[in-house]
Amino acid sequence: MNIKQSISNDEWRVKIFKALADESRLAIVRALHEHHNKMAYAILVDQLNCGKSTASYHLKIMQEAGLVTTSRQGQSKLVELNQIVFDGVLPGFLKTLS
Amino acid sequence: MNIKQSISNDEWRVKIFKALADESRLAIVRALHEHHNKMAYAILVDQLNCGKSTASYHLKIMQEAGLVTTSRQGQSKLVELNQIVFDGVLPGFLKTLS
DNA sequence: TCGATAATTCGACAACTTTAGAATCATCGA
DNA sequence: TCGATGATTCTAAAGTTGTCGAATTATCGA
Repeated sequence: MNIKQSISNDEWRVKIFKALADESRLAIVRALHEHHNKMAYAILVDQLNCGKSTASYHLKIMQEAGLVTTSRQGQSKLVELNQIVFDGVLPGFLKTLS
Repeated sequence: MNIKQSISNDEWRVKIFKALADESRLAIVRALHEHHNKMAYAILVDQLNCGKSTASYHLKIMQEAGLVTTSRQGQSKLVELNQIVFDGVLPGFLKTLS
């Protein structure tokens, strides 16, 4: 699970900043933050203005940066904001989003 | 001078995150932070591992995001980190860099 | 097992980013 | 004014990103 393994801190920071450098992905962060860090995948995707393959791509980028985690819940999926990562790399950022 | 004028907060955040999503530009932020937010342009560029036109490009990106400002000092230039922007958009981030 | 629903992967393409060298512009000191 | 030094702009190539539709995979309930 540890994204940081085997890449430098700055490589990881670059990955995180790339993941946040897109309006759709910022919308994902904001939506999750407003929903206490957890949302059903389908509901989250519905709020985005893009095709489902695009949404899947965005979630993957964020997952690879360690910003969100996902887990299966029966036939659907749960997406969670990884607040620990935000607090470690961008302390206070989530509060500025509201 | 106000970068925020006429673009949404999220557009501005995207610009800032794009500006930070590059190892050379993170190096610029770190160097400036370690030098009390001010450095001579030429000295800063010497620390980067890239051609001078590339360095100029990177500085321009950061300037357009509002992360640094520059001013002429005779024949050379002074680059300053805009700590107010960091404190507003990414409070606490600079501390995590050290 | 089938069909329905949920989500990912693939292939393609346009748009954008990064990079460097060459040419240019700006400022200073002699 | 000239030459030197410092910094930017231009051009072009190479690489990366975001997007979509179609095909695929996964899971559930009947």
